[in-house]
Amino acid sequence: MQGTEYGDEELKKNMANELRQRLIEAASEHRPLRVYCGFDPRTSDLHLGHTVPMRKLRQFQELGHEVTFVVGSFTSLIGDPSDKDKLRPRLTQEQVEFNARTYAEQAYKILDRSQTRIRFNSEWLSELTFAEVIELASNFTLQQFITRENFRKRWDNGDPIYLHETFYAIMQGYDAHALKTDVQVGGTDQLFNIVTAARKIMASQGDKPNIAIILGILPGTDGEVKMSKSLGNHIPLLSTPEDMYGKIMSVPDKAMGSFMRLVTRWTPDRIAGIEAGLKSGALHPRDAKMSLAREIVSIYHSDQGAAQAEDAFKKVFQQKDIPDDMPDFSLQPGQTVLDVLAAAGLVASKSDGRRMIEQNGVKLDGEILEKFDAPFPHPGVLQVGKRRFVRVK
RNA sequence: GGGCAGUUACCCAAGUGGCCAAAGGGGACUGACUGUAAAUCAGUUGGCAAAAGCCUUCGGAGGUUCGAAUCCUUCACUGCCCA
Repeated sequence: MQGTEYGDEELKKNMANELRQRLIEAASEHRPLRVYCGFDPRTSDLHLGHTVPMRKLRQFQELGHEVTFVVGSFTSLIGDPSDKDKLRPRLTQEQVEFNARTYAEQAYKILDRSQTRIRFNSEWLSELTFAEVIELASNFTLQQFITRENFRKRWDNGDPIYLHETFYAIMQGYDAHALKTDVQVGGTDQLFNIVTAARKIMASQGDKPNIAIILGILPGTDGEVKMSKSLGNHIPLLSTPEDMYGKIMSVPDKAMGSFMRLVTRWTPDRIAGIEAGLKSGALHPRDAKMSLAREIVSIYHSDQGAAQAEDAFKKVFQQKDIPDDMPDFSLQPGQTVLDVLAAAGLVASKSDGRRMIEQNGVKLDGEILEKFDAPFPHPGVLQVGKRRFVRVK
């Protein structure tokens, strides 16, 4: 149960016991456990945070259990209200399917393709009648929702809570019922949906309630809050080995524990060893983080890619050398330094470029450029900040 | 349906006629230092411009005023209280 976080010892103990029980039952029935996790196909750009439940699913696969990857297509068609300020447009059926496909494609970096079943929850949710929905809803009280932390907070803040938001828990519960699952995996933000809603709905439908595997939430590169694309603190799965390696190196030391536990293949013993080493001073935090970065990049690229990323990192940041690969830019006659910065996409705007120059952040072949309106001196390697490079020809 | 409060930049949030491109915090970026893109410290953070300055932005649309994020009208959305 590495990386799990129930926030309550009793609950954790109960879930562990139930899981043990269920394994015995399933074995006697000669069937694997049915394990599932739902994913929101709103975005198709997966990041490390998404992989946390996937890794857990993978473990179940390796133990021979049956894993279902549920695409929350129905949810997306309705429009998730949690970011209500954005008024997200509803996705079309085609978009959902496209996203789901690219999503699954990335998910197969972790999951075993041949052992993964993909289901869309609109299959069963769109079939429900209003009467059935009311019946399902009658299992819950308003108080249960209002005491739930995220609703509680919004309630206390005077933020809006839309009625249909309460239905997400019910829908998720119905997914578990429709699939007759034994185990449901999710992050701590899903605690209520899984432990309260899904189990209750399953029981009301005469199913055996599924067992919750609740995983910790992976923080972003800021080390503080949940990794999310909209917060800009995410590490995309499709980023290059070098970029991924560097982003992991920028994670604050204090968040290393979460990363080790949630997104590596390391055993609890190994992690305990590293943490002990850090504590005693025997292990340098930088070295620990480098092996962490190398491990994670290996998972999503290859051992070789990770080694190369590490070399590039050492070269650029430790020896302050330049990377081997960088984009090219063809110098046009008459361009000033500022023109080149903007045209090569090294800065967001010309104002931004001026700022970079004022802050001594722009170098050509290692020489600081001080005049933004001067003609571009000569071809060479143009660098902005520590990590943006372009070869000007 | 009625009364009251609110909508500010990437996010949170101050600002109630000119000193407001708009405090503060977070995030992001740059620099110094380092152990690394950690920590710490300093700076930057709408666009155009060499600069003076100009332009766009404080929910939308109008209006008052020499001058509006600030006042008025109206529309939209949200919360609270009452029904």
